[in-house]
Amino acid sequence: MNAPVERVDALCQLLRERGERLTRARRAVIDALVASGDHLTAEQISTCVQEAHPEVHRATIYRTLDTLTELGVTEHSHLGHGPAVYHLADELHQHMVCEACGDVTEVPTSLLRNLGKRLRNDYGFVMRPTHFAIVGQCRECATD
Amino acid sequence: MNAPVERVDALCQLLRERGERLTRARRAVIDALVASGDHLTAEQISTCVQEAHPEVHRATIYRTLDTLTELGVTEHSHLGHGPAVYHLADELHQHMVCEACGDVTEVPTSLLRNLGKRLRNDYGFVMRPTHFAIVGQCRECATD
DNA sequence: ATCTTTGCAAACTTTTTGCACCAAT
DNA sequence: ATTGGTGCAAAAAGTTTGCAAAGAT
Repeated sequence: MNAPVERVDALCQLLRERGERLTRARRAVIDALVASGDHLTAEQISTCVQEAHPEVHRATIYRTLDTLTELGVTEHSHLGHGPAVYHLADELHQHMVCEACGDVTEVPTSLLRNLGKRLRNDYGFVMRPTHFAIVGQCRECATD
Repeated sequence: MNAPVERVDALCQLLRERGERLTRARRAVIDALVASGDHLTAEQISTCVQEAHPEVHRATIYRTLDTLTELGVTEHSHLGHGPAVYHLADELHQHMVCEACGDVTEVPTSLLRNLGKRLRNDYGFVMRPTHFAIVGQCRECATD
């Protein structure tokens, strides 16, 4: 549950360079995301942060995530119904969600490259993958 | 705003064959979907239905859409944040949404075929496209 | 000292649920 | 006459907002 300090520091540094204030809440959110190295819901981040700083409010988590997203530090995706999941922006990956068992697999975005090219050629559309998951059924559920 | 009667009748027929009751509310929802021939939010369907039947409640719209989905008559997709959109299940298409201007384009699912094959080969995953939109920027917004 | 950010409470949006009544078969 | 569907009101789930007070620079 401990985040690599230098990674967290680098991101805090980045905040300061952009003229953003570095608060307890913000450091804690960054900490949670770096520590998990994974996708977390706002609620999970909140729980995580409140272990160390019980006074930090859910609303602050959302506002912090907004700020971090504007700075290009975080992104969120939707895996299905329910809450969005947040992760560091450098962990670029597409999610594949089984609608039967809920299992989430990460797939390299390279798989989407051809689709991206076609959409650009045919429609002039610049795809930004990873915002929405790919929905379907995983191997186990599909063969039932 | 008038739906092709035979199309609506066919779907009502289908309900009856499956042992479902045919109510004013259900016929009205089917009517709205067939008439629009497009994707509508639950709220839009509700508004539409209430023009003819003001007593029909939003909750009934949701329950009806659930039933119709179980019967394979309707599906819903997510185009972004905000409400899901519902459409007849036979109108199978992938949505492409511009996150800048909100413009929605429908693209044939054939474009996704290769991706589908690779996911199946590499992961055993059976993709069900169309549940989530593809997000990105349309030609105009991308070239700004 | 200044001006952002926070905590709180309350609103908001979309969807779901419990329950008594109504209506389709 | 049955049973399933409906209307209503209320809650749930996820997220956003207004405001006064606290805190970072």
